[in-house]
Amino acid sequence: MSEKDCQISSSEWQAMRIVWSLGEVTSSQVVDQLQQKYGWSASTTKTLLRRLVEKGYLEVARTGHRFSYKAQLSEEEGMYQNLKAELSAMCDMHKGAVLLRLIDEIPLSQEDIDLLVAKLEEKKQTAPEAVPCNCLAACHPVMEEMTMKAEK
Amino acid sequence: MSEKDCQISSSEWQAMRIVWSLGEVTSSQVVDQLQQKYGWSASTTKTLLRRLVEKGYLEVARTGHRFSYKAQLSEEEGMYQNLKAELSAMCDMHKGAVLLRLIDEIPLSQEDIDLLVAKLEEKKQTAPEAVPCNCLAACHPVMEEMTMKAEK
DNA sequence: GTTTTCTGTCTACGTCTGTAAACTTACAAT
DNA sequence: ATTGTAAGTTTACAGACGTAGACAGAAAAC
Repeated sequence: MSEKDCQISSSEWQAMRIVWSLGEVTSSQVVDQLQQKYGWSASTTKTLLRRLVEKGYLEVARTGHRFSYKAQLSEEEGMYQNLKAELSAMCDMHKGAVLLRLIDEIPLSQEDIDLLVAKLEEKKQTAPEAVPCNCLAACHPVMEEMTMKAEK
Repeated sequence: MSEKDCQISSSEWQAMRIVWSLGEVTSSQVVDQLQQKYGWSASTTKTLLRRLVEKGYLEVARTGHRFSYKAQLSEEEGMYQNLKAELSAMCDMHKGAVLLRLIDEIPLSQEDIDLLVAKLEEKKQTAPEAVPCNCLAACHPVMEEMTMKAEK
């Protein structure tokens, strides 16, 4: 599944959250937070930061021999990309039902809800009766095969 | 991040989709589909099926020396669990905005939309003005520290 | 009955991830 | 100037994953 599109792993994600929340951080701030939240050792956090820099998600700025880290991708964009990729590997047909269940889990503000409803109303104009399953291989090769077999 | 909650990996997920779509399948059906969709070798697919059985997501039934595989988890449930886990590692504050963008990507039927709107209207009754960020460690230990420092 | 063909099992191997100890410098405190 | 300490660098290692070749036994074809 060529997972090598250089994604942020789940541990790394937690480090990113600290950076996103604090803006520009020193490693010790991240170390402290992850220590508190998950009990991770300083070494572990430093590895995460290093890998994130390697992957290009963090940028370091030297101040003397100390570093400060800054995110190269916004949190919202990261979340969006991540979930979009996840969703794109799933069956279209069930997405609606799943989303309906997920809504219960997601905390939303009044404004979020208004915007969502508006977008849904708009989307309804062009929405299909039903969404078909897209799990099986495309029909083209199969059709050729069938044609060939029929010709025999 | 103890990723060991025995999740379905992304390659394995594609195998599951075939099983979910076809109901009860033989390995060759899955092999064929994944061969067509992704060009994976028979070996690869067999490994995926084996690992899914080990993880308990598939059940095998012997018919002679041939197997048939059946999913032990519904597709919708799988999708739900998966996305829920993904979301739970993310910042609450941005979920609304991200969802708004994702809606564009998700194909929805008329009925899906009606149900979503209804649920959102209902959810609006108790929705907060704003959703706070939950990325940083809880305040308790920090507060103690601050108190101690203040006392010095 | 022998050969071909499925189908399932075993083994493999490089990469990514989670997790961290050990080592080395540079700055701070005395 | 010396020593303690914080910060960065190296090395490590086991388990999961993507990917697949090789092999063995059973069924089908001839």
